[in-house]
Amino acid sequence: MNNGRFAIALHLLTLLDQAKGELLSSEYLAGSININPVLVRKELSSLRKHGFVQSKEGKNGGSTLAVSAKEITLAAVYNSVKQLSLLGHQKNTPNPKCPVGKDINKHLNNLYNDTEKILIDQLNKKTLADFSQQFE
Amino acid sequence: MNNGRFAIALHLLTLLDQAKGELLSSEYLAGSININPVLVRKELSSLRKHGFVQSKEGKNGGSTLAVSAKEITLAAVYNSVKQLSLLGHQKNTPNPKCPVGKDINKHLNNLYNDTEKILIDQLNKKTLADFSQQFE
DNA sequence: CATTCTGTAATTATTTTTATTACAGTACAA
DNA sequence: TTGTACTGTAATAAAAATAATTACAGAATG
Repeated sequence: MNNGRFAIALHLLTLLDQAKGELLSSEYLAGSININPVLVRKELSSLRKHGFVQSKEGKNGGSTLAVSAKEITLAAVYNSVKQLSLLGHQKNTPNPKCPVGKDINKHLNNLYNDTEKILIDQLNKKTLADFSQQFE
Repeated sequence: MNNGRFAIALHLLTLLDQAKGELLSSEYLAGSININPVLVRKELSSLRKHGFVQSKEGKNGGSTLAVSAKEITLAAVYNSVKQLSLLGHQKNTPNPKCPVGKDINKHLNNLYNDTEKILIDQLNKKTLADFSQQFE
């Protein structure tokens, strides 16, 4: 992976799970993670699109899990936040005149994909419920 | 992982392997990767400290592999460039007054470590020789 | 002893990430 | 029916991380 979004997403989902259906505001969530509420709302927006979370607008609004924590695998969370490949990223623009440079991105990508597959298999074994349980 | 250093390191090592003992200059290496020679020299410095590479100073100097490509696992390369944990990083300073915030870093770290172990197992199965062979 | 390299520090530029500001829209509740 | 407390989102600014550049001392060669 590449970014702190995974940590934020998992933190959010854990808080929501612990709240057992009670609506939590982005202000409150941001306070626990200690980041800006707008970032929280952005991440919630992504989690919503992935079906993990539902939110209610307006006064007394907030967010809650949309599905049971048992149904959310950590692989699904990983997947929701990832945008780049695992071990690095292709801002690489190697020299196409070099036999190695010419093909390296292809081979790096194969390697990244293979490796990521293994990582996802691993994350598929754990659910949000497993993770959240640790806080009880 | 987190950075493009893995790609740079592997690219360098592949070039050195393909050169079959001939000394390559940082200028030449940088040309293939299409990055700054100083970055190359820094990465070579790290690879040297890890025993993968040796360099010769002065005129007609350059770098070459210090050990056979078969003895360099991709896990060892990964290890040489990693500085942060796999899935994110602890610039997190969650709210210690929140029961989740209080312990999340510990649990995230456990998760990262477990996951990274799997990733390293996977990378241990492949050597630089395997990777480099693809360019022939 | 001039030349061509490495090694490294220091500085600057670029890119990425995060925080902040701003404000429209929604829902509740007095 | 209107003030209040939320969400949603865009735009901007600040901060942090990465990479490039400049500079130069030191090593080996011829």
